[in-house]
Amino acid sequence: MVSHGFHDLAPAQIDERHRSLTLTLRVPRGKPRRVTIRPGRRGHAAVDVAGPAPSAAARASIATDVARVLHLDQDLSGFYAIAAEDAALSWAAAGAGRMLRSPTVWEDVVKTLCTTNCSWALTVTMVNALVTNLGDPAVGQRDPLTNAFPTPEIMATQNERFYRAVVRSGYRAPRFIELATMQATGAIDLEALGTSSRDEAPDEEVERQLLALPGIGPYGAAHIMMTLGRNSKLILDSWSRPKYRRASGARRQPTDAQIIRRFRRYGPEAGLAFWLSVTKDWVAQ
DNA sequence: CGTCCAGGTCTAC
DNA sequence: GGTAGACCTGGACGC
Repeated sequence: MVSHGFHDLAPAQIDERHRSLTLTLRVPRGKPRRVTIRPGRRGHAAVDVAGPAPSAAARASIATDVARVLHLDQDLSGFYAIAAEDAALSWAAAGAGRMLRSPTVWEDVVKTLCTTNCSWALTVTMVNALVTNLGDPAVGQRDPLTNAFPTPEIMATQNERFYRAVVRSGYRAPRFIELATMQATGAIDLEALGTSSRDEAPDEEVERQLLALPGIGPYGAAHIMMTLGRNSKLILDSWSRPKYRRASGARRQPTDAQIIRRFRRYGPEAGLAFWLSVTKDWVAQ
């Protein structure tokens, strides 16, 4: 079972009916490839690559990206041990909780920025515009929504007017430029956050780095951290708060402090426990 | 038409 | 430390 965050956004497409996920992956020396991930033989995922057969190097690159997207290396045993003793979450101990994510940390950061202080419809508008106008087309695809997600390099070259007029990002425009420039020049290394372990860098340190990014606050940092497999922070926002109230059956909206207290027992996995509590209805039964 | 607000963040007190 | 105000956009709603 896989729970997804905001990843039904271009260029990714989730097909609930076929339980498949299609996305566009960059490969070394060649155009991006459109790739579909679906359930394979027991305990395995099957990966279909559109177009001509990929080279060995391309296959290796795709396999690495798919493993990252599915978070295959994540060890959730610590979470399951606690969830099994929690009546409200014991269902998750059967294997839920792997957080679907993007091929790059960069993409998850930009998409998170696109979810702040706006409707989901506007988030979709912004991401579609970025992918359509700045993404690299995959082989044999004409739909711009199947482009690979734009690189920080290309996003750094756009001006504020583009982000306002075309992307419809409003006041977020300078943040896109600043973020892209920082990543493109090496002033920050977002991908390194995706490979560092909790032993090397504690969650608090990663959170500090994320909060330093333009346009990223407590909500955004928590969301990005979940995609990094760092689950200590709760994703508290105008969607998850009322969703939690309904899911928990509370009559009145609990305060953030009350919610945090309820998940304290999960320690470093508190954010995951909270997220599964509010997305139980997303998980295929 | 205007006001409100949606999967917030930042600055200025 | 905590909190009001500003901030783009576009859809929902009231008048």
